Amino acid sequence: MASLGELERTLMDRLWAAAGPISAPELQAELADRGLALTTVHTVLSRLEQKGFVVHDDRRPRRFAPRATREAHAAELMHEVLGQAGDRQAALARFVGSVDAEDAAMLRELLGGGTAAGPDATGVR
Amino acid sequence: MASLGELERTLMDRLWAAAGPISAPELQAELADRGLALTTVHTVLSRLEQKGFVVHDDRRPRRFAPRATREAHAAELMHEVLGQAGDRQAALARFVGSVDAEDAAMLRELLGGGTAAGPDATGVR
DNA sequence: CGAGAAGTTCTACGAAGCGTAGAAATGAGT
DNA sequence: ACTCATTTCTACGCTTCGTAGAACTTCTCG
Repeated sequence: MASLGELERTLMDRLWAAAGPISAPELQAELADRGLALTTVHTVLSRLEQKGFVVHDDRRPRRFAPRATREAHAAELMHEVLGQAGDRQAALARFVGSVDAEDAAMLRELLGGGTAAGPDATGVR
Repeated sequence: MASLGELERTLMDRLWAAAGPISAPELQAELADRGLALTTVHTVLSRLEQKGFVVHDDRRPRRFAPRATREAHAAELMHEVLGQAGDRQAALARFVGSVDAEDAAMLRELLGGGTAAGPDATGVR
């Protein structure tokens, strides 16, 4: 489970927060408070790309974008984690047992009634 | 979120698989296939302890045990991950949207109808 | 009790990952 | 073609992790 470093996570956050694909210089500008060199931004971006977290187009000022939405990424991670738990039921039990009421309500609603099985039945995009 | 290395994870797996607290020499024996020196086992155990994943008693042949069950640990991680997702609802939606039917069923059962989690969800967490 | 064995802690080193960036190469516009 | 913005290549120091030797502590048996 390729994990992210601190700067890497920061960049991902910016990419997720951005409306659409953005260029390295734009990212550098947004992270001005950290006073990073443009090359640093590039290095981190290419590492994130290697890890499969971002993609970029081929137009000139390369635009970078997250491969998945922040939420999809979170969901993926949750699955990975769940997969490592030995007893899925027990893990799920603890999980739902400790979410707050609001989250629990959301879950109930999302699970609706039916025996839904289809992969990715959520229209979220 | 202190993450685990490969050996660290292996040790945790053994500790979780063990019936109860076990000593370093016992662990070494169980991991005989890796041919680790006893001191290596000790080093890793103390690092795991520093990270808060294991605890040990004060009797002589120190016995080490996981701080939490494997499932509790997984649930904790799931919470952490969920916490980093911007839109919890969207993240949960993707999550439940991609679990298999069996897991979904478990979740439904675990969530039971009961909205008994305290009305005023004052996000105590 | 005293010596040797068993166990524990201290210290260290090499490899890999990450933050950081200079230097070199490439492409775009005039 | 020349210059400037952008991108890629290369590198270095720091931290983490796998690995373990050395030193110290605590039993245990005679």
